[in-house]
Amino acid sequence: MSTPPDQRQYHHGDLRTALLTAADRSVRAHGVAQLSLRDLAREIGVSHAAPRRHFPDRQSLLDALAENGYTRLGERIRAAVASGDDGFAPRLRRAASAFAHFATENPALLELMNAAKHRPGDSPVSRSADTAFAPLVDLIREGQDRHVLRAGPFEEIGLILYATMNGIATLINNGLVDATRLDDLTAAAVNQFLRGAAPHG
Amino acid sequence: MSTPPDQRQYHHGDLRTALLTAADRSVRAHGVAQLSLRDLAREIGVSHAAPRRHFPDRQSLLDALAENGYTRLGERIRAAVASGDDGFAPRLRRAASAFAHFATENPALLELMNAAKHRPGDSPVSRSADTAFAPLVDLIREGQDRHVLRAGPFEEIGLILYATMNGIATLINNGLVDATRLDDLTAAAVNQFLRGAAPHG
DNA sequence: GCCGAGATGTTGCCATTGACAACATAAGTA
DNA sequence: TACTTATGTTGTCAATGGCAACATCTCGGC
Repeated sequence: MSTPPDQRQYHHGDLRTALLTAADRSVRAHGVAQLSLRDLAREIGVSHAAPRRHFPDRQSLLDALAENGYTRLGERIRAAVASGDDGFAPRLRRAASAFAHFATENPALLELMNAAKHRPGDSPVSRSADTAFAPLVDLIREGQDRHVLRAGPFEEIGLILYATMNGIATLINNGLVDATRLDDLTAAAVNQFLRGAAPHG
Repeated sequence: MSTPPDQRQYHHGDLRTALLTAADRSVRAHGVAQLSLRDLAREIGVSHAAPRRHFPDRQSLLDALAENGYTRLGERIRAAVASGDDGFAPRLRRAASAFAHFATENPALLELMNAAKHRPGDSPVSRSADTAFAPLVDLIREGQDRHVLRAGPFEEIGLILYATMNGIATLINNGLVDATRLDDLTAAAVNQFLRGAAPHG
């Protein structure tokens, strides 16, 4: 009844997912530039043109990866923030740390997320990016509500924090800064963010 | 005596420079991914294999561009800092602004500078990167000396500021943030950097 | 002046790639 | 069952990066 185990079926079943999985692994191992659609097809065992049914071109595969990345990043930040009912500062630190580790554990993905040419207005990618921003912005707003942060444009402030963490991860991922400094830099960035570099009044 | 003006000479004269110039323009116009060595060769009017004499492979051309970028960025920051003998804060603002504008005027170059896989230890690229960091770190140290900044690990602090500006530029270059917000975000980032987000005292 | 070596360019070739078109097969549905 | 759509396949093309073999220029030592 059932097809012989090692006989290739005409239809793969879930090629799209298989492609994304294989692409993620390939990109992780060899970098974005090396990713080849034909390679993926070979690895999965389908013809070289099969991926085209799911991703019209190379970039759309990369976009899907990036989108997925933003989603996972958002979840991770959310989880970090929610993983304890302690004070504001510890939660902020956990959020920053979550970002930092996600970004350095997935260097190629971060590159993809940053490089995905986000069209004006809303593409799926930039919408998922907003989803990743959100928990950070929410956290800032909460800090302001609790008067642990000065009042101010929370979206802008969240953006700056996000940018800082993104920048740190970029420096580390490209070897401009030693990876062992990740946690120190993250902690220092959060401190900097909270109390500033100038001496107090 | 002299060669007829429109007769192609066997030797170009300064192919390396011509390649870098053409590559810069191409990358600026069509992005890094689209850059083709053969295209450059055609545009310059040499054979498709000529570039190989100056850049063994595509990546080394890109590395050279990145290196050049770091050099120019460093100069620009240095100039901004030196362009007035006023107080520390204004100079810091000018430095940040210089970075911001350089990075958003040269999006592809920034991508290149960030993506140039910096080898462990010192490649030409990472050495030129250090040269771009230097004026920022010097400025921080000066601020500390003048007690306008709290004492602290100036290299780390400079790195964090650099990361922040880098991150902001990345967000804007990829359309995640509207380009018109550049100056506001830069100013806000510097403020954040100086006085922090938390209420004083 | 000459000549030989190294630098710089050229031609020809190859495997790989992304993209496309035409065709084949499976799956779902009226 | 017959029609329609989704999903794969084969074949082809132009372009690319990289390599090897060959051509030409430049320059320094003699």
